[in-house]
Amino acid sequence: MIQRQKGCNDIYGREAKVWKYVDQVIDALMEKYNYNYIRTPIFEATELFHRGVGETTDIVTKESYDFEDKGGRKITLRPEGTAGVVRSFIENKMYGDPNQPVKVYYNGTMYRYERPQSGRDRELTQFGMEILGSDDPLTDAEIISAAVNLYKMLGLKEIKVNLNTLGDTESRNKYREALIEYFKPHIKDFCEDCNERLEKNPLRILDCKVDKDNEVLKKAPKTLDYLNEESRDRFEKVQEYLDIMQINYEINPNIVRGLDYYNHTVFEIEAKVEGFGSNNVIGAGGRYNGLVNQLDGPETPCVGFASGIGRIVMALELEKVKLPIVEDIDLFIMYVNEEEKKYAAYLTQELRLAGFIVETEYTGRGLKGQFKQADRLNAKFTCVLNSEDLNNNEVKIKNNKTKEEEIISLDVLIYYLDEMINAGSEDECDCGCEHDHCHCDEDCDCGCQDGKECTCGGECHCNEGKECTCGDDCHCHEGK
RNA sequence: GCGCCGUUGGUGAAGUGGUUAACACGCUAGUUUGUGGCACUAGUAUGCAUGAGUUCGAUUCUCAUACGACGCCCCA
Repeated sequence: MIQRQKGCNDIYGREAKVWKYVDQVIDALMEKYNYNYIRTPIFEATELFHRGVGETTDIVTKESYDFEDKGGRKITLRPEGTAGVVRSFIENKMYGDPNQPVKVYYNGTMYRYERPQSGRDRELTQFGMEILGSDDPLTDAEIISAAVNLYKMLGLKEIKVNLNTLGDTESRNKYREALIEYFKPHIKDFCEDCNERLEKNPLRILDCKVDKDNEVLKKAPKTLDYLNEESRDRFEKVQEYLDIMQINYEINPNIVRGLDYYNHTVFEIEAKVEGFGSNNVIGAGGRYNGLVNQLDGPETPCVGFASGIGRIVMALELEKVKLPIVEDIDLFIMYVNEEEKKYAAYLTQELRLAGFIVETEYTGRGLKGQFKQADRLNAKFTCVLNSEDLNNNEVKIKNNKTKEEEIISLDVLIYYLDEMINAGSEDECDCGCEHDHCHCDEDCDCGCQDGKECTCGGECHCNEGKECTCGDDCHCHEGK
C-alpha cells in the first residue's frame, strides 16, 4: 500500500468541516478589516528565501524543501508566507498603488523538512496577514488585535498574547552584544545548546528550556534596557493603542523571533489549553521594516502575523468549542421498487434545487437499512415513497424528532418543508451524550432566542453581559 | 539531524515461538416490531506495517526500512 508522505495529513470528515469553518471565519474577519486576499505560488526561487530569511539560519540550510526543476532552476517550496507576499509586492509594484498601506492576507500550505511532532507537520497550512507601507504603531496594534479577534470569533478563550520589542536595528545590535558580553563568563554553567547559541543567536538563550531557572539567566539584561528613545516611544505607543482596543497582552522580554529581518514589535500568541503539546504557539508575528528593501524593493515598513490552521483546529478541539457546523440533513428519501426509485431521483433533484439538503439510497439496502442510514445522517425528516401515495399525488413525511407523520400533497411539499425546517426548528440537544440520535429532553443551554445555533463556543453568555464573540449569525442581545 | 515509545480487522483492542488470532463496537442478512432505533440468530482478519535473519516452525525473538506518537534542536 502506498502511504502518505511523512508529516503530511489527509483532512476529511468532520475535521475537514472544522477547517472549512475556520477558513470562513478568517474570510469574514478579513473582510471587516479590509484586507485583500492574495495568492502567491507555493514554490519560489530558492534565492528568495535565502536572501529574505537568512543564509545561515537552520530554516534555510536544513529545513527547506529544495529541488532543481528540469530547466535547472533552483526551487524551494515556501516555508512561510511573508517572503512570497513581499516578492509579489515588489514585483507588482504595489508600493505605487495610491491606496496605501497595502493590506493583504493569505491562507495556504507551507512546507518544512522537519521531524514531525505534536503541532508540527511537514506540510502545514498557515493563514497570515501583512500591512506593507506604514510604520504607524497603530498598524502593529491592528495586526495584534485582528489576531486576537480571530481567535475570539472562533470561540477560543484560553489565549495569551506575549509582546516584546527588539527595537530598531541599532538597538538590537547593541543588545545582542551586551548579551554575549553578559553570558560569556557564565556560559560554562549552561547547557550544551546554549553554549552553541552564545555566538550564533544569543537571544535564544533567554528562551532556553533547560536553563530557564538559572539565576544568571533571570538577571540577564532585557531588550527594554537597550532601546533608544525612539524605539521606546514607539513600543509605548503600540501598547497604548492596544489598551484602547482592550486587547490583553503581557510584556515578555524573552520573546525573540529567530530571523534577522525582525525589528521593533514581536509577539506570540499561545493557546493555554490542557493537552496541548510543547508547541502551543498558535500564531506569531512582528514588524519587519528591512525586508522589502533587502529584496530589492523600496524602503517599506511592514508588520505581519501568521497562524497555523492545524494548531487552531487542535485548540478548538481541546477546548471543546462548539462550532456551527452542519452535520445533519433535511430529508432522507426511501424507496423499495424501481418505480419509486425513479420518483426518488426526481424528488431529490427538485428539493435540492429548492435549497434543501436531501439524500436518498444508493446501495440497495432494504427499508430497515435505509432507516438506519437516515439516522446516521441525522435526517430531520424522512419519507418512504409508496406507489399508492404517488398515484394520489401525495407523500408521507415523518418528522424524525417528533415522530409525527403527515401526508403532504406534492404540490405543497416544498412549502411544507420550508415551513418546518427553516421556521420551526428547535435548539440542538445539549445533553452531551454521544449517540447519533439522542432521545433526551434536555433543552439547549444556548442563550440565543431564535433557534439558530449560537457560535459563541459552548455556552452563550450574551445575556449576562459577557463579551460576545459571535459571528454573523448570532442574534443574541448584545447586538453585535 | 538526535532521543524515546509504538505499528494486530471498518473501529477500539486482547493475545501467543506451533494446527481454528479473544472480546466489544460497527456493518450485512434474517426473526420480531404496523416502516428503522430494542432484543435475538447468523456472517464478518488464509491475517498481525514492509523486508531480511534466527528457528523444524514467527504475528510473537533479532536487525533494517517505512510510517505514527511524543520530546530535543530549530521555529517561518
